Amino acid sequence: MEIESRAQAFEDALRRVGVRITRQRAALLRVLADAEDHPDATQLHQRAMAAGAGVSLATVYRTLAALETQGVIQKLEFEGEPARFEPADGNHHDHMIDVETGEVMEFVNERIERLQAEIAAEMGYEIVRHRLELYVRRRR
Amino acid sequence: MEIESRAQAFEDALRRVGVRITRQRAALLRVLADAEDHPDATQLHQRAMAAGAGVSLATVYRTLAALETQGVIQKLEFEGEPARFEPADGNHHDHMIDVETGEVMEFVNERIERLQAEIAAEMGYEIVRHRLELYVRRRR
DNA sequence: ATAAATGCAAATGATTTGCAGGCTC
DNA sequence: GAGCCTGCAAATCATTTGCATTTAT
Repeated sequence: MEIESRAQAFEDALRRVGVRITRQRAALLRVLADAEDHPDATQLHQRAMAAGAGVSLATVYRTLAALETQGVIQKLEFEGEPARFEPADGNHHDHMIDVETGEVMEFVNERIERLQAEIAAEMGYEIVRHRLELYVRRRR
Repeated sequence: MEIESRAQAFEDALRRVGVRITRQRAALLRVLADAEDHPDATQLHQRAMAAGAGVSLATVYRTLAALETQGVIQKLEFEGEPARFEPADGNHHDHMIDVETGEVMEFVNERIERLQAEIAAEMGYEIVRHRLELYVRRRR
């Protein structure tokens, strides 16, 4: 009741705000809940299709937009590639991208978070959201 | 000999690596050198045109690509907008974007820079480049 | 002279949208 | 049953590219 419940939780969250759960949306939610990586719209489409669900790419995009609005998923826009998506598991984190392999890793650093807030405050602003990406290479 | 020399410095840097300075490139370099903000390709095109230089948008893009390759300018890809460009003045900095006005501000924080390097190192990587953007709102 | 740069228009790639018919609540 | 959803194809938007022509060096 781990993986299973994640897709379920997504459905519940959506139903709560009046979003209809169609066959294609249910399929996408399952694919998203199962994703260990950070897939883009096309990959999600392919996975849903591979899972036997008939979905159009247009619907994938429309559903992803709705899910993001509802805060169920997070859209990631890395440099020079199509947008990727990840389930929003509540706890914020930043990303590290291996420029050689394309692998995406997650990390959190409280000190950096704090420093960011301080910098903004010093200039008279408050942070709405931020984006921190480290493009890295494995050390020899 | 301040503003004037910046565009000049750009030209010299390009000539040095064998890039030809055409009428349209000279115009773009001038527009870039004078930019106080962070304009996108279309804006740069308009400014060059307004300055009396006939340039096609295609050439603007091609020139910007060349300038970026030569390290003369820096390309900025903020969320959901066309890429912007800024002259590369050597010293690295990050960006803060006022989500209300769209204004872009620059800042540097040594501690954050250091922390980033540490995080990468801890995971066995070295930073190739990074991107830190604070989307902020003015405090009341 | 010659290789590089330009302009135009057509191509690309990701994402969005209008509309007619379907399906969930 | 009513209205949100879907699929499809066409439209958008930013950016890139092929090709014939110009131009800097």
